[in-house]
Amino acid sequence: MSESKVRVRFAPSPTGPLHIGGVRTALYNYLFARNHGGKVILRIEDTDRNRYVPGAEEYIIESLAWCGIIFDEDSRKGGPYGPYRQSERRFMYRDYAIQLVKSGHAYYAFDSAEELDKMRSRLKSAEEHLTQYGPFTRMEMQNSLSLPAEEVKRRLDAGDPYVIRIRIPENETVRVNDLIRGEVLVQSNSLDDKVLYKSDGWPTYHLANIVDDHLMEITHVIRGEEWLPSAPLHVLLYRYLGWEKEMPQFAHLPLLLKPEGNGKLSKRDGDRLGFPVFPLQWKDPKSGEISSGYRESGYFPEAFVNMLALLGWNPGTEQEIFSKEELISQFSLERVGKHGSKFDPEKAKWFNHQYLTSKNDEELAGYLSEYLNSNGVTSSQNTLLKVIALIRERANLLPDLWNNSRFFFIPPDQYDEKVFHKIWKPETSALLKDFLSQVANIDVWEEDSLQGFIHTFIESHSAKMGQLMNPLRLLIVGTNMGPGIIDIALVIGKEEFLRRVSTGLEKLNYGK
RNA sequence: GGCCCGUUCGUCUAGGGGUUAGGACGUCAGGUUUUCAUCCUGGUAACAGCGGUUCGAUUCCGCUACGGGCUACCA
Repeated sequence: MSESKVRVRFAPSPTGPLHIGGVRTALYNYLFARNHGGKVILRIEDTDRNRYVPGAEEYIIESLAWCGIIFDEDSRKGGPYGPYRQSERRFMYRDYAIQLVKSGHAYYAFDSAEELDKMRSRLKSAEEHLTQYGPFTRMEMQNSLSLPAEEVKRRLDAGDPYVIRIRIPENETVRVNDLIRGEVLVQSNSLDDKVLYKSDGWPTYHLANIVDDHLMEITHVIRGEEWLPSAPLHVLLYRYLGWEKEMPQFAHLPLLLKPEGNGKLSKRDGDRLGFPVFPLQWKDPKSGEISSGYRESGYFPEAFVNMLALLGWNPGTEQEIFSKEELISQFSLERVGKHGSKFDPEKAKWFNHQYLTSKNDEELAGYLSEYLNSNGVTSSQNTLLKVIALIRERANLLPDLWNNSRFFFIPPDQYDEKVFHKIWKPETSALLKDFLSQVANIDVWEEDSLQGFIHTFIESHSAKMGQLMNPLRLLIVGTNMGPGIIDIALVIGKEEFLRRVSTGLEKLNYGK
């Protein structure tokens, strides 16, 4: 198999939004394929119609597109191996299940849900090790192995509901060769006779997945570690279907874990811990509940992807910031770790800060103007650029651009109480009144003149810089944060500056 | 419970039979600043435990502990 024929697939189930673990799996598939000059396929595995969520497929495609993960073949654009939605391939699977029955590697089973429950609870209470429907229990159940042939035929003809189960062999060692974990050996006796074909006429994941991967000529199956336990079953299926020579190589990725506590990252963790778990905002169609997304929180897709790429993979150098091209050229499965990673929201912010500060002022001004528009504020491009230059270094996420600059455009409507009590001394009001009357006389509103004036003023009042500047900031900004006061004064202009000082003095005096 | 996978600073990780066990995030301290950030400098902090193999193990092997996954007519 030459490298140029690499074909990988990302095969999500449209049961809800994709969380960052799924995005990472898709990303690694994408990077692997591009690195090898191969193809990435998106296949929608919608064989469980009970769990189908409207809008989920669109969400998945849109999310991955936002991340820059473009598929060569998918359910929208099609391709030579389509269709790419299993619901549209539904008619294809049954024949393979029947083929397995005929070759003796699968069988019909008629047990009801109640009977299955009974068997499992009986085996559990009997302290049996094997509580599964498998080599040691199947003869006690209702199936084409345990029942007389005429009875089986009668039930089938009568239209009794049935499933098709794989017939797991006894006393065999099944070998799975995993690109990340090496050789994994499993005793067949610990496997169970998984259902391949459901009584509703749909295949299960196991059957559909193997059939499609084979038909679509997938060369590498890169998926989450939760699939490792069923990989031996899949190996057996390839063998029994006669496809073992073309069987894809497996790579089971370690899982993303919760930032705190135990367990794998789940959909509920995000908003509980104050960070998004989804790439895009998601509104649950049933409950109407909204979950936040990275895009809406103000992350750049490149930063998000960079962060995700490094969560479980590293190139072995100390480089941390990667363009997409660098990720593609440097990615390899060999350098994917074996253990799960806890997701760190703080580091995610740091990544975004790196990307944000690498943008030029014009681009950032563009983002800021969007916030201005949605807040009904207008400003000149010139002013926008000046503001950006002053605040760019202090922003992590896009909304910080606005949150750290709104006082340039809107006067404070309240003054931080804590800051007031901390910096406002008995003599402050008098000092500022004096300052206000003198600063009004400045003709040239420029850096040098303001600087000079303030120094002279400070000296003549034998005050310290902070005694003047901190209260001044409170009046101009409303709190104790932001760029230099002179910088702000120059941007908002003399008139606005004087207005804020005087109204501030009034409000604070009458308020106290 | 059973089966499978894993375990280096709080977190993401590099490394690998003999290293001052490296980097990043966080955190702490100092510097810069009129403030808050940014930024700069420095510090803190790890080989899960026990046995083996070996002149020597954090690195190889085994066991234990711990963590994770799976154990559906879900994927």
